[in-house]
Amino acid sequence: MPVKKYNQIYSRIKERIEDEEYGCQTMLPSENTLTEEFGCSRNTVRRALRQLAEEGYVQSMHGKGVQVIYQPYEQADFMFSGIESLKEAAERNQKEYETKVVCFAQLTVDEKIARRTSFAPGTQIYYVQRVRYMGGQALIMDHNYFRTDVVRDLTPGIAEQSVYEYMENVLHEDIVTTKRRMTVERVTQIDEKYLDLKDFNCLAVVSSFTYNGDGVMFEYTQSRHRPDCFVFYDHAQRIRK
Amino acid sequence: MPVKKYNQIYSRIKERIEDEEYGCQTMLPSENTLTEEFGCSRNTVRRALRQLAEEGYVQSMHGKGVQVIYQPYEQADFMFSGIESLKEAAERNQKEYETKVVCFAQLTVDEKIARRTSFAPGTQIYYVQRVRYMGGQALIMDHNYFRTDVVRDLTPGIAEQSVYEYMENVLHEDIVTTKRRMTVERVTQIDEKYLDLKDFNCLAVVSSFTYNGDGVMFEYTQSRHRPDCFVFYDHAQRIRK
DNA sequence: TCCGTCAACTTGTTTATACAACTTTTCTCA
DNA sequence: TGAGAAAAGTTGTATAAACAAGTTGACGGA
Repeated sequence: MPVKKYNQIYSRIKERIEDEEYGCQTMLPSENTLTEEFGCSRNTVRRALRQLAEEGYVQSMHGKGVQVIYQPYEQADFMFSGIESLKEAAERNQKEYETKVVCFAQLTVDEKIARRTSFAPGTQIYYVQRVRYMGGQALIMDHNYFRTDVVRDLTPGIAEQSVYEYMENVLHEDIVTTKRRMTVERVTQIDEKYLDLKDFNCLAVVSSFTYNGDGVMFEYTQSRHRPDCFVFYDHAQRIRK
Repeated sequence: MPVKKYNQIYSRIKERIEDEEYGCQTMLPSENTLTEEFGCSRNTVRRALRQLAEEGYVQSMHGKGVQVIYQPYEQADFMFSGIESLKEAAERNQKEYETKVVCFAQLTVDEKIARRTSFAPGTQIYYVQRVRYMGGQALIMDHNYFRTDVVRDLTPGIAEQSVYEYMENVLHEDIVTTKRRMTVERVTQIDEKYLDLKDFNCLAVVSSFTYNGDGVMFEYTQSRHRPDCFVFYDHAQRIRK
């Protein structure tokens, strides 16, 4: 089974919604109808629908049907969704982008770093500071902490390209789960030194903890964005009692 | 079936993880083992595990097992998760809180409001401005737009309590899906007038579009938070190819 | 010793079925 | 006619089973 059936069905329905073949506010065909159309079991259809619901395309209503609630977003400069690297995001938005490594060090986690990163004291890590440019402006400041035993033989050159590509293609490490925390923080002297800040005195800060296929947290990253180039989208379904 | 089995199993396993009976970095018992223990089918166990994975408690690894990746958060002043009202959040964090309505109007959506809220021009709405206090400080400024045909007979008194409780308990309207957009924006004159801003010149802004059980978008809200009282948590699983 | 194969065990996908719970429509009977 | 019951259709929960696909460890042979 090279291609997953529920993924095909998900994509087909998604296209129809985006093309407004299934218009906003209308009902999808019933699960049984879709089951017949796609020649699969109801479970497989339901799995596809579940994914569409999680991504805010539809919402299902017990006893009534599944309703389309999708309306296209006004496109943003920048859009997160799932775990996506800046490079992927920039390519999708067709902007020229560049990364400059301004600090590259190998060090041992002390108490202070441990509190911030939740790495155990004594862990060997690479510490990388990177400035991200899009459209010629310095917009994002990244502070990365990578475990040296997972992200092996990291170099400034790799950090200037994509660390994730290096991990997946060269090291064959899987990136599985990320926990993120979004906050808004005051600018620091380092921010002022490297970023084109205009007169903002705050930044959008995304702190992320990333785990590999072995369940090891191998990365802590703090990504500091100039406010006007930061957007984060999210969907949520209220749990009914 | 009054209580849902997968929910029970989910809760039981979650407790064990939080009590560190299943320690961080260890493997859960296999799905077959859990199936036997809970006397249910494998699918039901898998549904519980899926929920735990979505909430960042575990991650499953094909062929290996399901690993615990939970570590307790340093508790934040404020924590979103799913669709939760400020009142629920405040109660959970045991803070005194208060809401003051500073503007309450009924009006018709014009072109300008339509662009911001994505309500159709001509729609009748309540427009409410509310200031939220926690621990004696004015921290949050809410701009709410409610459709009058869904949130019927809204009053300033209700808005000062909880609009969601009014909707669920009195109007029996279900709140199902919310789409949110998080950004960071400059403070406005209105923010300065009502909020205790310190010297921040930016705010964390959450814009949300909320749908009821009939799939009608009945609310647009812009919630403007002072940076130091805003945190947003999120989990994401990378889709493997 | 080292390497490959195989068996055992894990999670992932798919099908099929049954019944529960909720909504809408239809039908029946007063 | 009208109200209520029944039927039909919808999504939600749960079970069972089979096979695919990835990882681990043990066994055996060169």
